[in-house]
Amino acid sequence: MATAEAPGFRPLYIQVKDLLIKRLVSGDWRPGQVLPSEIKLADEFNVSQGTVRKALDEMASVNVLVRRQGKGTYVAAHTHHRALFHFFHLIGEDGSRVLPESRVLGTRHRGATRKAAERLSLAPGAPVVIFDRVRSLDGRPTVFETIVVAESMFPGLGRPPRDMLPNTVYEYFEQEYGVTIVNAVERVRAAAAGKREARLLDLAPGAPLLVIDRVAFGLERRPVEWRLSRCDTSRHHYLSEIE
Amino acid sequence: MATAEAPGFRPLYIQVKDLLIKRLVSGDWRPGQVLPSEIKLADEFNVSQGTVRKALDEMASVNVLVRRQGKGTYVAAHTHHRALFHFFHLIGEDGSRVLPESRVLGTRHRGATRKAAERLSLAPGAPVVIFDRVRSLDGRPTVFETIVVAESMFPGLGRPPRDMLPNTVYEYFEQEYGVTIVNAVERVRAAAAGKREARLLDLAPGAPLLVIDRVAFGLERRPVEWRLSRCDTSRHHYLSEIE
DNA sequence: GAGTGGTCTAGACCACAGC
DNA sequence: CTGTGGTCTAGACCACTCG
Repeated sequence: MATAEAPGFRPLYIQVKDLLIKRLVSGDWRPGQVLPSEIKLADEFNVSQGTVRKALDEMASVNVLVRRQGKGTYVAAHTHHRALFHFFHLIGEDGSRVLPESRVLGTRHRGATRKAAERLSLAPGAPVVIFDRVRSLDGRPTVFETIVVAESMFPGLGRPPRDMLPNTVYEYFEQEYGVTIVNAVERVRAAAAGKREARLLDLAPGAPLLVIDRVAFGLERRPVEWRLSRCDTSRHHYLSEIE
Repeated sequence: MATAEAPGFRPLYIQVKDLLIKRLVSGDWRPGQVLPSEIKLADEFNVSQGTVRKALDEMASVNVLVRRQGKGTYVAAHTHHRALFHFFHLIGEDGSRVLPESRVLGTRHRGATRKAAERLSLAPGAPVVIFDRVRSLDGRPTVFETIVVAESMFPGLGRPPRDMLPNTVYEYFEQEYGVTIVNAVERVRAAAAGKREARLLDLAPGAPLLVIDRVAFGLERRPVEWRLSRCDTSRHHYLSEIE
């Protein structure tokens, strides 16, 4: 290490970070596991502890790692808590957060539509797996959700014995396929409920729905999942914190 | 400095940060101005440069300061760019970001409703200033917005010669009143357009609208503004980035 | 007590902006 | 050339966790 190049100038701690991410992606360390201590990593990479620290801090700041004083640095794992506080933004009027129950309506294997291909950076027609499900809050159907992923990234998904989808999808992706979701972009709009949506969500056709179009990205910043959520926001709202 | 207490244990750099924020709030340094260099601040506070650096970095990470290598550390100022990229989330289908033109419909001075009081942490009935305006994107009316602030925080606002509201409100708050908005919480939902909304936005009554209920906070983390935006999202969408 | 991350220091050198 | 922030190092000490 300790080599600086002419053109780019990549700081050491960035290089260390890249190496660490490579090892995460390769599965050297699994979610929930503890990394070697700062000192050991510094020795291994032949840099100072402070440099390793800066790399680890950056990764912790984007929730890829979790640091615990006195214990160690852990690979962040998708838990119910994380699903609830980072990736599920529908909350009650009183501010309560509850993960909805999910009921899968059906699973299809198709070629990617033009839109799906665009969202997932695939070739049109590339094989994808599609799930439809209804999620209920307080026992009432509240979200009608369509989830699309590339079959190439999740072989066997949606076929026995993997034909069911658990409630917390990202946890499942991580544990079964080693695919970790780290961030997402959501496009939100209001639309009138169609017949199917109205029936599934127990609403009148034409009722206003909040439509969330989400693309979720993995550790390497490539799109992994496309999700369309149509939400009845008469008893909940979508929370967005800006700073 | 350099004193540590028994109960709390406040790291030095946090104490430095608190002092810096105090001086920002008091108006010692105005938005857009340069702070003293790290070395000078370190001398002043009798701490090392690294400690000042950590305090400054934290403030930069929440957009209170802006650091420019080779130049200095600046107090973040609300600019059109910041309004556009941090506080305005309606973007076109192609991803284009445009700040809408605004037309103020009216200004009222009232006592805070129960809801306004709750949002702004005021006593019910406390004097507030209310603006209604319509914002247009691409020449089409797209957002009907109601803005509520406490009169005590903005004396004279909405009365001559300050009876008009510029397009970029936070810039105005900052320059005219020294009140800096640093973060906000938005509650988003879908609702059907009422008669007035439909008329103002050139829609059919009952058309689905995106309703954004925003509370914006100042440097001291106290609520400053409550804003209700009803948006026609047929040609735009609300963008939310999660990580 | 041993080991971990967290804070603080002091100093060297690098990249960048501007005179 | 000077001054700024950015990187990197080495070492000391503190707070926390656990056996």
